[in-house]
Amino acid sequence: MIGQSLIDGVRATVGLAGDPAGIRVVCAMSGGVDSTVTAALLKQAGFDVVGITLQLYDHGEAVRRKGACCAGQDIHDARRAASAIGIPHYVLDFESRFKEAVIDDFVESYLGGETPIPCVTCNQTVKFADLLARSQELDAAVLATGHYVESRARGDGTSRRDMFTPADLSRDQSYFLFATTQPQIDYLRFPLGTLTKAETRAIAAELGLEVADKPDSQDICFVPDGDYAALIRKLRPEGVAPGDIVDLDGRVLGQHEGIIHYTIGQRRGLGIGGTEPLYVVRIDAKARRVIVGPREALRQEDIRVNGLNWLGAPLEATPRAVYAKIRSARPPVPADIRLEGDAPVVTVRGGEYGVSPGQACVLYAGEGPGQRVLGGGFIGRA
RNA sequence: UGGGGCGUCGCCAAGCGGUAAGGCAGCGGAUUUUGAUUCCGCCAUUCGGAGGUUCGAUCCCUCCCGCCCCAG
Repeated sequence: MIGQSLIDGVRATVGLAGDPAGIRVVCAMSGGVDSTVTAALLKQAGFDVVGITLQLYDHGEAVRRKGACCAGQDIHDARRAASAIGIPHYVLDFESRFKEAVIDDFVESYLGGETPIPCVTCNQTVKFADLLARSQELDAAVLATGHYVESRARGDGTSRRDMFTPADLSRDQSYFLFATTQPQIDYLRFPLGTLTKAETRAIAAELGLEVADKPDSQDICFVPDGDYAALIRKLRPEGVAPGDIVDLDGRVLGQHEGIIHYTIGQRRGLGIGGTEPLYVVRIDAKARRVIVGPREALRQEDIRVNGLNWLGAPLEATPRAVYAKIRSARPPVPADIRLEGDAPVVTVRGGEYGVSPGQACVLYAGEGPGQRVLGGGFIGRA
């Protein structure tokens, strides 16, 4: 399995000439299978690998929840893995930074009636800003992560690189990486982008890594039991209050225990029986109202995008045809992006259902594996 | 206290003599590096109450209770 072609492939993903032993690579290690295999492969390929794990929060040493990362047991796993692989390993305490950059933003976003993506915020700040800076301080040539996304040199004589959707579309993590800036992309490497998850696990097993069978992470990493609302309530008890659930005409259909429990497109948890299913169509944070309606009321074509990170050729006034993905587990759909003044607007020709402010609108050159990631932004209010 | 209609799971709603569809909500699971969506499973020994007819009633009859409508 770990033959010369795989090793060559890993070297290719790093894409730097010269003796690998003379090239320092920092590998972000979460304690999961993916990042562990990433580090192991880089080591096998002969690079001067340094493993770094970020301690992002701490629910007490007792936390051993399956699927978590970056605290307690996972840091322990990462340390053991680094030892097994034979690379130096450091744990950096980023708790306060993570709290202010990711958790606080997460809480405020929910209180404002939006649905945040903490994974994106984390990548934007802690991982690809702070950790990246540390890597450079350590004289690393590149920073590698275990994300399933491809990075390829542009091949135009510069050190510029582009991001592409990975070989294993079922594991595509580009949605969470849309905000990665060009300088960050140029410094980052994603050695798993050409592998499938099954291959990654097989490699882990072959190398005898203890994390080979460790469950995939899921849920919000800093919410120990999946009850994110409890966390918000704990941090901002005064911000959570009950309110009305109303229909499109303003008729009160029921009550809710706080808008933080809802996101656009959500069906469950409304507790309103009747004839047809109801979905959250809008959230009015000021009035603490959750507006619900039939599925068709979710349909939206124009999507305002905030904080656009555009990686493609400069946008002119004319609309540009792209593919847009407005939810992590939905395929990209044909769309146009245009500028209304300075404000980018993405128009989904076929309409999308469940366009939720705070979530990402990620743009691609096409659909399928190996498609260029053109960037994206946060979905704004309609 | 005249006439008509209705009362089936928390909600909507089939069944109208042969032994309780379905949807919504809820719960559980699968899927998911966010929140959702989606998918799968579970969810009324009982049909407003009490009698009666019948081999057998949610379906027929009687009375009672409760709604709704039209009249007064």
